[in-house]
Amino acid sequence: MSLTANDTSKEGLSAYSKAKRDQIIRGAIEVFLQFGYEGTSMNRVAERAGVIKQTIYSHFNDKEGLFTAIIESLTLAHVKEQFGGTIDMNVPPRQMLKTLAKVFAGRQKDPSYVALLRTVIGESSRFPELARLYTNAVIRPGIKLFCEYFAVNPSPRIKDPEAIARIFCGTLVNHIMTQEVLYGSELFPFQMERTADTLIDLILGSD
Amino acid sequence: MSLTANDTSKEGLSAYSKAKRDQIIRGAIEVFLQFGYEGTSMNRVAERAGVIKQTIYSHFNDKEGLFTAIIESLTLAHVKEQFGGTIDMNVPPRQMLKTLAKVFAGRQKDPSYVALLRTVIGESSRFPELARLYTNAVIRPGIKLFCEYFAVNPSPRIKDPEAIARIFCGTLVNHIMTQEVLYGSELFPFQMERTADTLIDLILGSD
DNA sequence: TGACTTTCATACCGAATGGTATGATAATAA
DNA sequence: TTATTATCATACCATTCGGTATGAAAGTCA
Repeated sequence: MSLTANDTSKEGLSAYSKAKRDQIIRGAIEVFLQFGYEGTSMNRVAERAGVIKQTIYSHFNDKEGLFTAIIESLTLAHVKEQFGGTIDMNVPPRQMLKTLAKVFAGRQKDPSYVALLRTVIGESSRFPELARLYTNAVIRPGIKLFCEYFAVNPSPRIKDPEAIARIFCGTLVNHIMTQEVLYGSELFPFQMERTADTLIDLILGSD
Repeated sequence: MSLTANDTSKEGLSAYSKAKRDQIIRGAIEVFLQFGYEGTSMNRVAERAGVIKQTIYSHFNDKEGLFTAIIESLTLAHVKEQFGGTIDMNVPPRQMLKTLAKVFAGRQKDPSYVALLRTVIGESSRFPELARLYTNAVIRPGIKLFCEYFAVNPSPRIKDPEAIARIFCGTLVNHIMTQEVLYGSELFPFQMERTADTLIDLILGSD
């Protein structure tokens, strides 16, 4: 399932060994998401994880393998969380979009999601495969599900559901980007709810 | 005008010296935008610029100073370009939004703009001042100008101009991000024009 | 021309990098 | 218990890092 065989097989490890492995991963997540790939040293990962450097290299091939495994795992975990039955086909459009907006609002307040987004973008040139994974595993199914909902629940203003999906999700993701990554919440604050309400009225009408 | 005094004064330099300085900047732009701050070595900058390392250090204090100067200059250059009389208050709304959408479409095809965006986001944690500069110098005036236009040219669906501005610009910036940075144009292509047309119809009505 | 400044080439510095070797200690499994 | 495996501590490796020193060559300007 992984893009590359960067880690030793996860099967057949003792609980002791598996705990160490999780320890490494937890530490590596913190450090990589904070300092980026090149800004992170393996010594620091070991220190943060409370583990000796050799232990890391007995679980992962090299720095790239560790970083890749971390970002892949965070991305795929994010996918699962994203589809916790968020979109219910039997719910009316306005309620559905409001619920979806709340999902984005929740992401905005999740520092690890924000850091993942920033990291995938920041490393997209050095690690194109991770960016492609994000697109295929997060963006593509998100847009698709949105379209499927409006295929079942049409609405007069929605003539091009995929374009609408991109407008809806794009606006809210960009809101997270400008507010949480580019310090908008400090310099130029704006409530996501206000953007979302306007957006929903545009899409469904303000009746 | 600069945030920090990272470079020696630009005044009173001979043309010979100024040419070397531009040479450094051009090389540094290429390397920093491709490899990021930590991924860039001063040796590589010198090599790419066709200059010896000492020459760099006679024009800039240190690596941070060079990087900061580069990103500041690119950001401010982008601001000037952005306001090349793009928004004309006397033009009708649909035409104005179409023109604005074309500006974003032009940015999408400008690799140095895309790289700047990616870099500012990717380094936002290490260089928060650069991210704040981008927000204050690019995002804030963009939103403001948009609002001023619709204060002069009201439209029935535009009850909250600032929210509309964020939806319009946010959608198109996110389009650039997903298509050009996250490899959407390769994996999941979608024409910006299609998004923009749908967006404009939502905002102004499709009559 | 000559006085001066800048860039050149090259070599160097201490510190940090990713990654490895060794041998002792501790956890697991028989 | 014993045999094995994994983690420990520590030291080490070659390379690269940001940054500096020196002195020769080349540009500028009077």
